[in-house]
Amino acid sequence: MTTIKDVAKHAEVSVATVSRVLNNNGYVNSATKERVKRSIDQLNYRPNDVARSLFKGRSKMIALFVPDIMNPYFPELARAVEDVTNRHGYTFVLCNTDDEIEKELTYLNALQQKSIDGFIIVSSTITEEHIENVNVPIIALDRILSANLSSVTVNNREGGREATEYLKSLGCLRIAHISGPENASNTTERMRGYLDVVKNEDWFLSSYVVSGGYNFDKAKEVTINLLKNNPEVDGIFVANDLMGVGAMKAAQSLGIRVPEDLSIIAFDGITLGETTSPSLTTMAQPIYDIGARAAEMLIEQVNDRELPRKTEEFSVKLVERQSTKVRS
Amino acid sequence: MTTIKDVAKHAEVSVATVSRVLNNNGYVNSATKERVKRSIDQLNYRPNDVARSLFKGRSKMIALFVPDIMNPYFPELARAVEDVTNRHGYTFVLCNTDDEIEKELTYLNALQQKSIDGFIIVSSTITEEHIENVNVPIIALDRILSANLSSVTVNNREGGREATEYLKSLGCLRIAHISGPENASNTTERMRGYLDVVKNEDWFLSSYVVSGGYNFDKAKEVTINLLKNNPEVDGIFVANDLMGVGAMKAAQSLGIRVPEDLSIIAFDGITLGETTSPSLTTMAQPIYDIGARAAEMLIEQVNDRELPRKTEEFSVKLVERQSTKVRS
DNA sequence: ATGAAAGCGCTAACAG
DNA sequence: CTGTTAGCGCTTTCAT
Repeated sequence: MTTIKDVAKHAEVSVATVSRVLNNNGYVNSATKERVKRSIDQLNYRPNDVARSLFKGRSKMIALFVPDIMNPYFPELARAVEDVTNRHGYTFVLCNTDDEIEKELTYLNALQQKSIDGFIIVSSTITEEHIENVNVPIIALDRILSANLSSVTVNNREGGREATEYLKSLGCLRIAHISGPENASNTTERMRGYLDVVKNEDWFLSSYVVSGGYNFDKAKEVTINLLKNNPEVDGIFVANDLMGVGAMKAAQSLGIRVPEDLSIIAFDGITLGETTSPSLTTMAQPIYDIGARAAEMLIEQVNDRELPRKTEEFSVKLVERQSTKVRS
Repeated sequence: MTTIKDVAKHAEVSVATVSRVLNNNGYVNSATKERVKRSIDQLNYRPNDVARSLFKGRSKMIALFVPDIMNPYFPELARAVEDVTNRHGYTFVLCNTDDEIEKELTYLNALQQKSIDGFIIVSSTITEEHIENVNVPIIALDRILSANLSSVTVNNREGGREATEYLKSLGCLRIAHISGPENASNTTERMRGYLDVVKNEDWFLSSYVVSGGYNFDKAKEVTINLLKNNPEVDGIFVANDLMGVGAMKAAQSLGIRVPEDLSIIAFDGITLGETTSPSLTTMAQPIYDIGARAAEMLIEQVNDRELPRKTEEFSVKLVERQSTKVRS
């Protein structure tokens, strides 16, 4: 490996001068600057980032915590975060946490030992006390972790309301809800939105709300039970697309036609919903945008640690596809 | 940040001694060792990995290059690699290359400046000369880059043969193939397997092979053309599942029933193929296993730089689902 | 068994 | 405008 010393020797200057032209700061005669640049080229010198990091106490790395990258909601988020961080010269570290607090804490520690510059976190388990001794910026993404932490989310409750209203507008008379895990802020908000709309309907039964755990197979299973026990249900608002597809499979396995007998609307707007038959009507999040925004926000906070905490909420948008249909 | 110096002071020893207990090497009196450990605990000391990396010239980081994590084949691979690297104390860096050589070279450089320990690379564009001055181990994954580079792949040609034979065994009389990009070794092998089986059939036409570019929309489009121009086709072997789902969509849009009129078999075995209706018959790769194996192999080579290059090939397995059916 | 000190490669005062 | 030097926090000879 060629070092700054080699360059200095080759250009017959001091390492300080080389460092100055490298970082383009401080005064340096344009002639010597050229000479140094030539030496850098000739020696094909690349500064050692580890040495820089040691000095600066920052590594130009950013980490994204997701429960599981295999869940199809997260790749787009990850892609967005990587694009932005990369564009700003940061290295992107991906951590699968399985929503286990031990893994999360382990990552938090390990990465701080590497002088990581900040975290973007999707989590249902981390709370304030877990991060009180984290001394780099954190952005909560998709789910809110704590009131005084910056966050980027969508209007889940409003979206839940709109989805449910949409089913009503289609003429659905019995609308059920497949919810996600209890401890995730996003899914509880979606359920609230659903309840806002149906809780005063005379037909509403608490058994119309069942938990699918953000999981394809689980959702399929609970949907089968739901539809068996409540054959009158003609509309389902499912808390995310992955479960929505599971719900469609469930209906099909029961010989219930979607959308003729049953309308299904879900939430997220992942590509998966476009590939199924029928394709899935959904409340689409601007997934890429919220990931990108979280990354930008984090980088802003990394560059100015005094920045106030900020919380941004994006809007979801109804995307009508084939799994919903006007009742006749 | 508390440093090794603080611990040394607190335990009334030298930093060298603290370092010894930290790394569990060299002689150190068990009494003082205990004292040091207590100090470490009390001060809640965590060694600075950047300083370690600077000294060692290694960072305990491993990078995975994928074309695009949003392609549903890659999350499982990424998950596998992350699991293994994490288990061995490595930090996992994810890079989306879009199969663009400039991005790949930029990443290669940037990460070496960070003293990265090794690369796992899925690429169709990198060749030998691009990596000749990379001085850390590289494992090619999914696609072969160069003969003298370690690699982990599947038996693509054999798999292509089996898929095509399977369609024949079902009674398909005109079998087409949707292939991937020309420059990727995996997809050309799959096509070879297909050709092995059909090239001597008297019905075989070169127009039965069309390229879908490993892309959902493109595959859908070319399949529509294929089926319009060649309505006699009653079986398609598609080079991957993503395109396979596109092909199913295409058939449906044309009113061609799958599997009654047309059997479709694809390749990869990603979860997506289970969620569609009909679900997709496929030659399933052990995706997680090859990712995990590549990571293990890389770590072996990181730990012993003299290890010989190794190339491992896993087997694909026919998974019969609903998109194929015996001709009647 | 322990400590002193050099050095990993770089940056940023401080001098001149 | 340029050079000298002191670290950043750690590991590892080399003494003792």
